[in-house]
Amino acid sequence: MKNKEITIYDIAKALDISPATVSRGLRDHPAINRKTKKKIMDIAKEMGYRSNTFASSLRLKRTNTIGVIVHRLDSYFVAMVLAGMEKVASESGYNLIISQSLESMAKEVANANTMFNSRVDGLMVSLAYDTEDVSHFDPFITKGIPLLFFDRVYKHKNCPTVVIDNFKSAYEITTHLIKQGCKRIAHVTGDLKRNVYADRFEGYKKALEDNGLVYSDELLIINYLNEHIGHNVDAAQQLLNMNPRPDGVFITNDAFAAYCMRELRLAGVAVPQDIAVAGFNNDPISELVDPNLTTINYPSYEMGEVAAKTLINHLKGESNMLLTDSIVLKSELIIRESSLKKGLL
Amino acid sequence: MKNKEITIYDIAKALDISPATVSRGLRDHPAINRKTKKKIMDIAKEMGYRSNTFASSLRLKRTNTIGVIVHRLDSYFVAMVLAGMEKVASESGYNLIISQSLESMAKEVANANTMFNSRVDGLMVSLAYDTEDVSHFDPFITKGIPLLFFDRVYKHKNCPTVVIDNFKSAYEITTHLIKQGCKRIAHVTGDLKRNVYADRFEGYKKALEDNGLVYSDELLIINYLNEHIGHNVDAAQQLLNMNPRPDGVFITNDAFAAYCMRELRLAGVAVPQDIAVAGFNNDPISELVDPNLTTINYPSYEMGEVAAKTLINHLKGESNMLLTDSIVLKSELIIRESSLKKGLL
DNA sequence: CTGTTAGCGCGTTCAG
DNA sequence: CTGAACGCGCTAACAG
Repeated sequence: MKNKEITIYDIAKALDISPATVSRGLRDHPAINRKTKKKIMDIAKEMGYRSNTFASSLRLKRTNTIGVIVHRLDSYFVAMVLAGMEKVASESGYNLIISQSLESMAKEVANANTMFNSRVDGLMVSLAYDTEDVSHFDPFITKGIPLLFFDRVYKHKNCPTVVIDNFKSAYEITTHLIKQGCKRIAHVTGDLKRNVYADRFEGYKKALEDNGLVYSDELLIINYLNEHIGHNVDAAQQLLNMNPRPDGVFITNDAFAAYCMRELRLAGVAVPQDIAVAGFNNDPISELVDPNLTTINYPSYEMGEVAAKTLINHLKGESNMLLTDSIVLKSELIIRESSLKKGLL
Repeated sequence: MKNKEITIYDIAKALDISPATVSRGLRDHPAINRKTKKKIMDIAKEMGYRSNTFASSLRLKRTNTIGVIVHRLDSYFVAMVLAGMEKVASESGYNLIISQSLESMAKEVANANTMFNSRVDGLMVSLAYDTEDVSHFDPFITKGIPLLFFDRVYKHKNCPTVVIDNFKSAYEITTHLIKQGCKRIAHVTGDLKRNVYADRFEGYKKALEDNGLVYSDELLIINYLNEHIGHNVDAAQQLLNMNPRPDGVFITNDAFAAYCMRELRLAGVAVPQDIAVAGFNNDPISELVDPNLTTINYPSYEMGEVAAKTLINHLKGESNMLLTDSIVLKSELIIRESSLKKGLL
């Protein structure tokens, strides 16, 4: 039934040459006669030969596979990053093994182990919501397997990171809210253990400070920012319960912000008149809700491309030097209706 | 620097037993003494042993890896399906190799070949937009590698499929529009080569027919349905140009429908009063736009789970019989404001 | 330009 | 219950 897998030996026998020659011919080795090569290629196709990756991997001690660990697959941002990575990886002949931590450190640890055992040639990671330490990645460092963090990064020794300037972005968007006349701006964000949220929080506070506004902890709402579970209702409720009620809010996730806007509206609050709203990511949803959401354009697809390129360059030995580099991609403020208390520009 | 990879031989030497025993011990073989097993496990951990997947794969002729080919990663629907697949796969000890066809048959063929050469144990596919024939999957059939189609399927011999009842869903949502008083309902959908679009088209037509409405080709708009490129403007324009203008439209993608609604509004058309709109998928966006979008709930996460379970069961030999089965998941109409010409229920 | 040889690490007969 | 020996398919010396 399942016809036998054919090997270089079968080809060698058929052509009455040595397996080594076949191996070389198949891999387009320069030191092989054109004609021999052609013969090998032809008969290989004819016989339905396919190279055996394991045998090759076993020999070469590499897999041409890159691992990716993300927090969730069902997020626009993540999907875009992966799309970028997949493009670059496949262009360079690498496969991607993707797994999701589901925002849990325990699962992230398990994923890391699986990746390690799968002997990926390199690993790209965006940390889970609650990851406390990153010792589960130590085996990679120890074994010299390139490890790269993106988005939710950790300054691990010898690990490149790909990020945006979260501080600056938050500073800009908060400043924008202030210029629109907001005096009391709340901040809805994720766990401050994650750089992305911590940096944005700092940028937000700095903007307040630079503009003579006072920050107090009651303005801060920490939330899972997961649009699929209904935390959004909680967050919106917290906003509404603040006393005095804020006149602006900076929410570090567009989809979540969109849900919050809906709750606010249901509670009779006008956006942006009563509360101006700003999001983060430039998720397509930001353009589709009414009012359109002011946000930060996060170059997610590009981040995937850059991360993959960086890792692959390193794998190919084309750049051993940029190991500890931090690559910062350009993000930018996008002003839309949800924050325009003063009307259109 | 990179400390040497340790093997069963190293463990064997350290314990002064044979590699065979170590191999068995590690795999919890019944015919090995408890104590020996324990010793092996302990020292393996201590020495930082990790099993070599290739050597094992080379020997066993399987990879514990499942391939997935999707049209795009950057789609809510796809992300949800993958999330479901990843969960099931990782629970069963399988890795997922994911690649995207970017809606191009050429890329899909390349992806299929890569998967084939990577020797995935099974493959799950949702076809690209323009795939004409599926002969690029023949090698899998020939070699007896389980192949499964989901969503955008093809009735290939011996391939299970996982789908929803697209005909019925379309019939229901169209009927709903008609009940709301729509007399002239347009249909925006994808390439009719794909079952999902063809079936929905048929369901739509049947609903018209059953309710005494006439279908004509000018009501049909074929579009890539890709929200990231701007085809939406074209589609909306075509809707507006129809003469007489339709009073309802069934668009087979929520995100795309949301974009179209925006264009319609910009053109001064009221939804649902002038044109009632219905989408498809129950993308979160459908709840966030104003008016909320009437849609069909597509159990995407569940589809991922079911597809992966089906394939894995088959791989484990627990069910050779369901090969040609077609699994139909339950979808359901969700009525929201965008179609309620008659006001709230 | 081509062939010979050897070994990557594991699992599995077959013998004890 | 354990060990010896072989081979999965490929590639990299080393020789010619």
